[in-house]
Amino acid sequence: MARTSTTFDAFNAIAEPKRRALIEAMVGKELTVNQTVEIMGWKQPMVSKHLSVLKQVGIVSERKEGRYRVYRVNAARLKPVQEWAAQFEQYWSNSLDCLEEYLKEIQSNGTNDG
Amino acid sequence: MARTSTTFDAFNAIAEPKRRALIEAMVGKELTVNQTVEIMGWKQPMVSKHLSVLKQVGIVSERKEGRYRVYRVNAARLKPVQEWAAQFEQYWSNSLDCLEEYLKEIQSNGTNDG
DNA sequence: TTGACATATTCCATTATGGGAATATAATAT
DNA sequence: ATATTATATTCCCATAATGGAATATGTCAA
Repeated sequence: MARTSTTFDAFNAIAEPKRRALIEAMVGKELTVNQTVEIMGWKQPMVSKHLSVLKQVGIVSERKEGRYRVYRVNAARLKPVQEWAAQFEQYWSNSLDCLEEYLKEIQSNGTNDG
Repeated sequence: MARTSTTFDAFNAIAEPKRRALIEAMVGKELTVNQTVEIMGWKQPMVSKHLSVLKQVGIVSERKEGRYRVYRVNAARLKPVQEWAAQFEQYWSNSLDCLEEYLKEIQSNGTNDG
């Protein structure tokens, strides 16, 4: 078997750093492909390809406007990602990891404290 | 160029659904490889391989305990993912998308309302 | 109709994944 | 030393993604 397809879900689509950059740059706007090309400084086919992946997982949607295609970010599709990661929030500062860190810290603090 | 490596960052590591399942199952515990094999019902090499990827991006850490290896989730590594997705939270319900949806809804509501 | 512009798609090479099976390494017990 | 247990690594295969270049498609203007 090969790697999960980039178009399988939002998790896979946003794994690519360039696609995250694209999302960040586009969110809240309505942008033409060439406008995006301008903004990102990438080649047009590269922009189109990345947009295509994002479109397939619903992270962007596309509208025809004459000979232009207007893209816009559908941010709601990123909610599952946020929710998935957020479920571990309680462990961010409270984990066994932090116990270790804490113990180390106590030691060095003891040394520096007096 | 090929796809961004799975071990490049947390985003890429968690793109694989099985690795997300692994994280969900392991968080808050200290688990041996074979305990994980039990829990997940996967073959041992598969568990070891996925753990290896997660370890390389710091999502899990490993401790030698005799002939066992104890793994545990370092949830803090998922924080960047949550933060990245959360930055779009303001657009989840307020986007242009929703404007469209809203207009459609008004129309059908008008029809059903009277 | 022809040309210019906007965008998508195809072809290619490189790279690497995930699964399975087999095997290697490490540690313990006898 | 040897067998056993625990875990990691290697080899192979099928799949596919990325970037680049070239090209196809679609739309408007003259």
